[in-house]
Amino acid sequence: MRSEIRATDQNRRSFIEEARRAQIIECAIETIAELGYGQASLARIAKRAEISAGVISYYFAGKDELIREVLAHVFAVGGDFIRLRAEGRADARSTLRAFIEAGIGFIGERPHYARAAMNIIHAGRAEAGASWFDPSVLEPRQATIGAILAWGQREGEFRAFSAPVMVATIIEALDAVPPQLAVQPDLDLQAYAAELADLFELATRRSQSPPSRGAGQ
Amino acid sequence: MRSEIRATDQNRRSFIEEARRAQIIECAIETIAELGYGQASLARIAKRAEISAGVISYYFAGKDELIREVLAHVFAVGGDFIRLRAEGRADARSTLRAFIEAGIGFIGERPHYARAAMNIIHAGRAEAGASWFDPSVLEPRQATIGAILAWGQREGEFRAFSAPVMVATIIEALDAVPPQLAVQPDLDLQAYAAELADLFELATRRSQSPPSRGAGQ
Amino acid sequence: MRSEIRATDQNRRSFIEEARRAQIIECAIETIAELGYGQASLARIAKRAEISAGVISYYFAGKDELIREVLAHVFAVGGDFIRLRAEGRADARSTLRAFIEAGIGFIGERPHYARAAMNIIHAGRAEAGASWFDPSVLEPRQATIGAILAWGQREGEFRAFSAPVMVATIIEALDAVPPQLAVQPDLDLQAYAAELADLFELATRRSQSPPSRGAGQ
Amino acid sequence: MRSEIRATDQNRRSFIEEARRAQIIECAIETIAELGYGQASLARIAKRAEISAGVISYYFAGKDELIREVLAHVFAVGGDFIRLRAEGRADARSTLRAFIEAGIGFIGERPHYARAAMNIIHAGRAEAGASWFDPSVLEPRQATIGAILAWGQREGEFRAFSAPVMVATIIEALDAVPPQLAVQPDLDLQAYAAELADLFELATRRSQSPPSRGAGQ
DNA sequence: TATGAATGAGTATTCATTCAT
DNA sequence: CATGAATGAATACTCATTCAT
Repeated sequence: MRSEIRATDQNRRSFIEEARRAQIIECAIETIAELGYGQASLARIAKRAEISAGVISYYFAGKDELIREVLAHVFAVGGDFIRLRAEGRADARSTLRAFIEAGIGFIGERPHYARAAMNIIHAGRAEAGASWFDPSVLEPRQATIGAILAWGQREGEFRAFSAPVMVATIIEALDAVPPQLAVQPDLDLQAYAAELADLFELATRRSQSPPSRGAGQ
Repeated sequence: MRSEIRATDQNRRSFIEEARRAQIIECAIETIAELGYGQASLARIAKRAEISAGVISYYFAGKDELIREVLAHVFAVGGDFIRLRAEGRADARSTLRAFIEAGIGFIGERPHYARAAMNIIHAGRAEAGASWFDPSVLEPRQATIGAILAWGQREGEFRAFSAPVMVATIIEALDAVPPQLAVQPDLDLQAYAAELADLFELATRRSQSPPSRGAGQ
Repeated sequence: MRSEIRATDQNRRSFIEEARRAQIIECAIETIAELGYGQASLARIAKRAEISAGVISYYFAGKDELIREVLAHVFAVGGDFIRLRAEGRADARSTLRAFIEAGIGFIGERPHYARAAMNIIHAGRAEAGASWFDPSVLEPRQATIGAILAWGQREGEFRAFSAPVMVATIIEALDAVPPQLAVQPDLDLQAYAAELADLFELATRRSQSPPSRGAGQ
Repeated sequence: MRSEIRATDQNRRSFIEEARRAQIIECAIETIAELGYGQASLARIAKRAEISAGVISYYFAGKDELIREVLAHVFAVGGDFIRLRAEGRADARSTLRAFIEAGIGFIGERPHYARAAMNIIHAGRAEAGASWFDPSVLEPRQATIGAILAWGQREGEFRAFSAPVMVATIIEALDAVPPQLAVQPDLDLQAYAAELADLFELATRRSQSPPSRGAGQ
C-alpha cells in the first residue's frame, strides 16, 4: 500500500488519501515553520495532525518524500498566488515590480509556507554537491523571473546584465524576508516590497550612464 | 569553556590544545560544508579529523560551543579578508564595490568556509524564534555595510533608500553564491562579483530619474 | 508523562501500555535491587525485560519518571500491605508493634521491592541538597508513624519523646533490614520483627523510671 | 609504579606519596559529600584537588581502591573520635550513651565525612549479593557496639535482646542523621543525641516489666 | 612524579521506519 | 485505514583509564 506500490495503480489516489496527504503536508509546514527543519520529526508532525506517526509512513514513502511534497506544495501555491498578481502586465518593468511585490505579498499572506520552504531549502543535506531535494521544484520560479528579465532586455527596457546573477539575487532578496519577519513580526512588508521593487528597477533599467566597473580608488 | 571540569584558571591554552581546537574547527567546517549542518554530527566530524568522538567533547564544552567557534572563526577570517581589500577607499561607491568583490573573493578563496557559515546561520534561523548561536557574530558585517551606505547617503553619492532593506539584500546576494558554487564549481566568480557590484551600484546611486513606484500596469 | 509527544489527551492508558509499564517497573526494581541504583542503566533494565532500550523511553518520559514510578509503586504496594495488617487496633502500642511487624513482613514478602526502594532513596539523598525524586512519596510513611506516636502520647500510653527522632529511627530500623537480608538470605525475619517491636515498645512506653540523661560516668 | 607494583616493594610508601594519597582522599570525601557518589567522577575529584585526573589513577589502582580507602579513612578517624569519648566508662549503660553521643558528635564535627561514608555504603554496587567494598571496614564499629551490649547483658544492666538486631538498629539510627543534617543544617544535634541515647537506654535496660510480645490487638 | 591528551565503552534519549492488530 | 508498539541506529555527552611526554 506504500505509495511506491500505488504508483503502479495508475497513480490514482482516492479522495480520502488525497485529503490525508494534504493534511499531513499542512501540518508538516506548520511544524517546520515553527520548530525548524531539524526539530520537525515525524512524531511531532503527526502529533500536530493528531494522528499516529505511522500514518505518515503509510502515505509517504519516507520523510524525504514528505519534505519534497511540502516544498512542491508551497511552490505550487506560491506560484499561483504570484502569477495571479504579476501576469498580464504591459511591460517587463512593471511585471518585475509586480512579481517582487507579489512575492513578498505571499510571504505576508502565508508566512508559515514561506518560512518552511526556506528552512527546507537551506537545511541542505547534500550527498555529493547536488541538493537532495528535487531541484526542479525551484526551476519554475527561476524560469519566471528569467523570462521577465529576457523580455525586458529584448524590448530594451532593461540594460545588459547577467540574467542568472540577477535572477539569483532577486530570489535571494525575497528569501531573506521570512527570517526577518520571524524575528520582527511587525515588519512593514508593503514598504519592504516597495523598497525592493525600487532597488531592482534601478538595477535592471537601461540607465543613462553605465556603472563604474572598477574605476574609483 | 570546554568541559566544565577542565576550564583552567588562566584560560591560557597550550599550543597543542590550540592546534587541536583549530583542527577540529577546520574539520567541522568541512563536514558542515559538505553534508550540511543537520548531518554534521560530532561523530562525523571526529571521523574526518581521524580522532575519537570524545576528543571533541574534551576540547569543547559541547556542540554548541564548537559551532559558535566555527562561526566566529569563519567570520573572523572572512572579515580580515574583506577589510584588507575594502578599507581605505575614497568614496562610498567604490568601497561598496570593493566590499562586494571582496566578499565574493572570499567565497572563492574559502568556499568551505562560506558554505559552512551559511549552513549554520540558516539552520539556526529555524529554531524557535531566537537563534541559538550568538547573533552578535553577524553584526559586524551588517554594521560595516550599514556604515558604507550611511556614508554614501550622507555624502550624497547614494540615493535615499531604506538602509536595512539594502543591507539585507546585499548580504543575501552574497550568501546566495556558495550554494551556486557548490552546484556549479566552475562558476566565474569574478564576473559574478562584477555583476553584483554593478547591480548594487545602480541600485544605490543617486539616480537621474526616480523609480516608477507603482506606475505602470 | 511519557514522551512529550505521545501524551494522550485523556491520559487514559491502554491495557497493553499499562502492562508494559508494569513490566518495565518490575524489571527496574529487580535490576536496582540486584545491581544498585548506580548500575541500573536503562540498557540493563531493558535487557532484563528482553526489550529494546528505546521501549523504556517510549513508555516513560525519562529515567527520572521511571524511577519515580518505581518508588511510587513500591510504596503503594508496601503501604497497602502494611495498612491491611496494622489498622484497626485498639491502642497505639499494639498498632506500633503491628506496624513494625508488617513492615518487616513486607520486606520478607517482597525483598526486591524493599531493597530497590532503599537504594533509590539513599542514592537520591546524595544529590545536591534536595532530592531529585518526589519526596512526597515518603511522607505517608512518616505521617503514619507520626500519627501512631501522637496517638500514644495523647492517650498516655507513650512517654514524652521527640516524635521526629523516633519516627526517623523507626523508619531507619526497618530500612536496615533489606541489606542484611541480601547478605544473609536465611535471616529469621519473624524473630527480627519481634525484637524490633520489643525494642520500640520499651523505647516508647511510659516508663516507671526515667532514663539517666547524662548521669553515670 | 601503580600501587599494585608498589605492593611488592614492601608496601613502604614515600612521604610525598602518602601526602598525595591523603589529599586525594580528602577531596574525594568532600566531592562525594557534596555531589553524591554518583556524580563524584575522578575528574571532579581531581579538579577539587587541583591536580590532573591521571594522578588519581597513578596513586590508586582504580576508583574502587580510592573509594575503599575513603571509607577506611572515615571509619578510622571516626573510630578514634568515638573511642576517645566513649572508652573508660564504669558501666555499659553510660558507655552506650557516650557511644551514641560521640557518634552524633562526630557527625556534627565532620559532616562531610559522615555524609560521604553513608553515600558510599548505600551506593551499593553488589555483583552478587555481597557488597562490593571490603565489609571488614564496617566490622569494628559493629564489634564495638556488640561488645558494649554483651558487657551490659553479662553484668545484668541490660535485658535479654538479640544483640545483632540491636547493633544494626543503633548503627542505622546514627546513619540516619547525616541526611537529615544535610536537609536541615540547623538541626540540634545535641538534643538529637540525647533523644537517641534515651531511646536506646530504655530499649536496652533491664526493665521492670517485659514488653507485650504479641498481646494486645 | 605529574600532566593532559586520547580512547573506547557507556549514558539517556530521539528518530524514521516497520508491522501486527 | 489507522493505530501504536517496537526496533535499531544515531544523537551528544561522560567516564575511568592509559600513556607519551
